Amino acid sequence: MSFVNLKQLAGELGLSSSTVSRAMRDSYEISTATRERVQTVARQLNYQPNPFAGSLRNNVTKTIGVVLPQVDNHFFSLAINGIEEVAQQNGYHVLIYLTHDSGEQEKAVAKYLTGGRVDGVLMALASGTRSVAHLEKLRQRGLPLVLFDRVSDSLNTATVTTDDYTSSYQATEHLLRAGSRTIAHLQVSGTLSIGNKRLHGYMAALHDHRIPYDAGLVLNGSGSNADSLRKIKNLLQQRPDIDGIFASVERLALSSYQACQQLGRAIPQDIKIVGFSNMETASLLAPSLTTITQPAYAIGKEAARILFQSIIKHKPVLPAHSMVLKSELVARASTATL
Amino acid sequence: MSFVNLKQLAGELGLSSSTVSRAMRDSYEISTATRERVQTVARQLNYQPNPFAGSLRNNVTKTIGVVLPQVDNHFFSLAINGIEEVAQQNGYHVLIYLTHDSGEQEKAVAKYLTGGRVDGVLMALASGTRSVAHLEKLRQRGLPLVLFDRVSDSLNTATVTTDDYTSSYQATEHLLRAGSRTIAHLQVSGTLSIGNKRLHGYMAALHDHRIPYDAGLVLNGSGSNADSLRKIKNLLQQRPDIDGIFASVERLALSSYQACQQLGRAIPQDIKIVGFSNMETASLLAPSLTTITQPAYAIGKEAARILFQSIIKHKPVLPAHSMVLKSELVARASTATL
DNA sequence: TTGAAAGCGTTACCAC
DNA sequence: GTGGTAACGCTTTCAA
Repeated sequence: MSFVNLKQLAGELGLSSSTVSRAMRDSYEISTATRERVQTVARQLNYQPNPFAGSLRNNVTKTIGVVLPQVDNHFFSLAINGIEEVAQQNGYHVLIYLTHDSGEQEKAVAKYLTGGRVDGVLMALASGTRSVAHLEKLRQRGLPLVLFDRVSDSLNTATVTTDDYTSSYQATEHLLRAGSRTIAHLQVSGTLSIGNKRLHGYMAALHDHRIPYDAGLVLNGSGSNADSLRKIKNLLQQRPDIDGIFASVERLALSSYQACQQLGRAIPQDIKIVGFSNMETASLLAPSLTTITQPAYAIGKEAARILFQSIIKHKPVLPAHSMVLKSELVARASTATL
Repeated sequence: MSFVNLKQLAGELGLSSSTVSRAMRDSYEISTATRERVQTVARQLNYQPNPFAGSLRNNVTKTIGVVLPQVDNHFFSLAINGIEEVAQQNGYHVLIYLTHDSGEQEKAVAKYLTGGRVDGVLMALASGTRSVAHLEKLRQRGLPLVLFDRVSDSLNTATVTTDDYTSSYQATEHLLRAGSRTIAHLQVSGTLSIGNKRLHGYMAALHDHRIPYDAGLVLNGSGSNADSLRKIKNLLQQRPDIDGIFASVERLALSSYQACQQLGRAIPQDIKIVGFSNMETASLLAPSLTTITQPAYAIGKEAARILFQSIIKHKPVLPAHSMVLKSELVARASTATL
């Protein structure tokens, strides 16, 4: 077993590097005979082209960067599945970076990425992100960028999101119809647009049902799971009139379950709960959880598809390429009417 | 905002590329004055070294490859968290590849990786993997390789695993003590060592409790979720005497729940269930699931740590570096005695 | 303390 | 149809 480079392979074949290079890439200007001879020997000698030499020469990395807040989360891991699949189809490699929802880490990653390590970037913003200046740099550098799920509107690029406003409106209305009157809203971030849209859907539903908006019912649930649990328990104790919870992310729905369990509140009798979630096992919870399910896998695929169209056609990613996919409300026992 | 390379930066400074290169890398042979001047201007001009030029020159990629069967799975996503953290600490980038449990895809990925794209590889084998010849090539190429969780013993390298035999023994014994007598075992793979160890722990516990081993109670649950569900339902219908299930992976435990739900078998009254799982929400299931929880995050961290020690010290990864971490059995309602 | 030049492995232009 | 050569951006001898 040996490992050779192009030059050695050429030597072995009694050909020049240029010819071998062309033969390996199925160039039309090479005779079928030599092409086959070259490829056979290349296989025998286990020739593998050095990817960095090619990248250096052609300014093409065949790699995309994926920047995510977390991965231990059904939404993001499904999205990665979609992304990876499209990347593999296109012969691309996937670099993954986790920000753990820290704006600082996101900045650091963006800086790496401006170094030219990738041909394009897919990103879901960290909840800790305030400014998007670091992403502007990416774009100035000419790197296509597609944001998904946790997006910013102040960036002149494509986004792939779900109909957050509408589905939040529906979720809230669902609670109202099930009989809830005092509905808490658990946010994941006050700064990301996703947080705002979900909040506004909630507010609009309340308004349409003539229920006054009460800012004291909106909780920012960022931080660790333990933090969230504590905050939710506090809220439920201070506001015993709460009879419904709308959790804007899966994690907070589950923390709500735990809070209710620990405080002895019965779901759905005392409190009804609905949450965004991509758990396959929502139906196996006690009680089964009413969810708004996002098409996470499709989101990943579409975001990747938009990115690759830009990369391959050498055209910028435009806001006009943005997509909005539909989420689905699945009613289960946690919002059952009594 | 401009983007410059080393030569342009040198031109701007009125210095040679060599000097600037040295100054950027804090070489001792550069005067403090010039070093600071260089670094200041570099920051101003937004200089980012081309990573491929460096890799080509130094034969170092500052990148590791992580090859996984799936990522939409609590165990693997927690492991990635651990891996990514250690990689970031060491200033390394992480390329991720999903095999979807296909041996063919794993081979293809291994081939990419032998191309010199990474400095080392972390891997959990696909259940579809039969031979490990493609991994031998990685090692012959001189690439450090650390296997975790789904490992092969026939490869002369380090592995990070949990005490699968012991915890399977405990899980089975737990079911026996809870009163189960006819216990099905749901395997994920008959070929991976993890499958064998878990099977043998199960068999040993049966043996020690003088219960004859019955091969008809062992089910191979590979394939899609729908496949698994169908197989499990079949088994339960053909063998109505089954009063216990030991699922060797999380997915199969959940499919068992669904099977029982659909067949109207009560857990734990009719059938008791224990499964390997890293779900945070095992306690929220109906009924709450008795689990063997693996230290997934720690496994990822340790595997990465072993890999980086090898990369940084330029020493091979040896079987002697292997680690076995402990899993924890958490008894919950799904195995409660009546 | 600094500079010139070779070379990492590949591709693409230009000859032939 | 094939070969020579320059160039991608960087680091590292070797010289000065």
